[in-house]
Amino acid sequence: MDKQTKKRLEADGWQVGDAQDFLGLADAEAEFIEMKLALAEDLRARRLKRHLNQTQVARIVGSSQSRVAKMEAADSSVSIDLLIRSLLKLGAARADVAKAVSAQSHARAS
Amino acid sequence: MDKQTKKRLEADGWQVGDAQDFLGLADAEAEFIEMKLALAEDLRARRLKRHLNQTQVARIVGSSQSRVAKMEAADSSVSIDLLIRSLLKLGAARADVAKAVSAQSHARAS
DNA sequence: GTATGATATGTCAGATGCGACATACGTGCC
DNA sequence: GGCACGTATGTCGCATCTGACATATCATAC
Repeated sequence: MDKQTKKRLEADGWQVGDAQDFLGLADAEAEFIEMKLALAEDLRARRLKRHLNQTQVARIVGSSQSRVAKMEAADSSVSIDLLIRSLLKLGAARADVAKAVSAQSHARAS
Repeated sequence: MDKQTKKRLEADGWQVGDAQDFLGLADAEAEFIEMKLALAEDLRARRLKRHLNQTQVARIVGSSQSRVAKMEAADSSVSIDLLIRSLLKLGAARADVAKAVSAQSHARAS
């Protein structure tokens, strides 16, 4: 980062001295999406393991088939909140969620 | 659970045979709140470790001091989405988030 | 073919979450 | 006392998320 840029950013109130923050803004979002994908995959895996269809899962978690489909697809309209709540309602423990959170998703890169 | 109840629930579409789901509905919410508390604590710990105040964190994560305060208090108006996004923007890795997710919160029981 | 079941996609009204602002509370210093 | 700083709490208008519904797509069986 050149001094000019640094100066401007500082004027805007950025903590430029603490490099990680600035460099991480884009990465943070990428990591977030990766997490979402991993959780979505875990949800589907859990469902399949128990031989349930999306409609049955919808009943269990208190939602609808279409939303379950969107959850599994990590649709942009689905929050991590909803994914985690659903996993927990399917019987996942906190440790299971943690595992999914740090897991590498198997989805192909975009 | 007596047979009468079981029958009624099945008629309503519940997967009663799979006990965990039904019994876990309340627990799931409790676990969810515990997770939120743990993430909130981690956020505060990260901030303090770097000797930042809430206003500075607000700038970094793109929010306001009041919302950061609410995040750290695990206020009901803040989502896990926001907590995780904020942690990532503060430089936490996915593994760090996972650790927090499974960590026991130090908050006193209600 | 077409019927049946499962999954995906699009849309919408109502619910929830968000940043921002004002303001209250607390603590230390003068 | 007052002032400065940090944190907490309440509220609000706007944005995003959610369950529900309709409908599409895709298999598999007959």
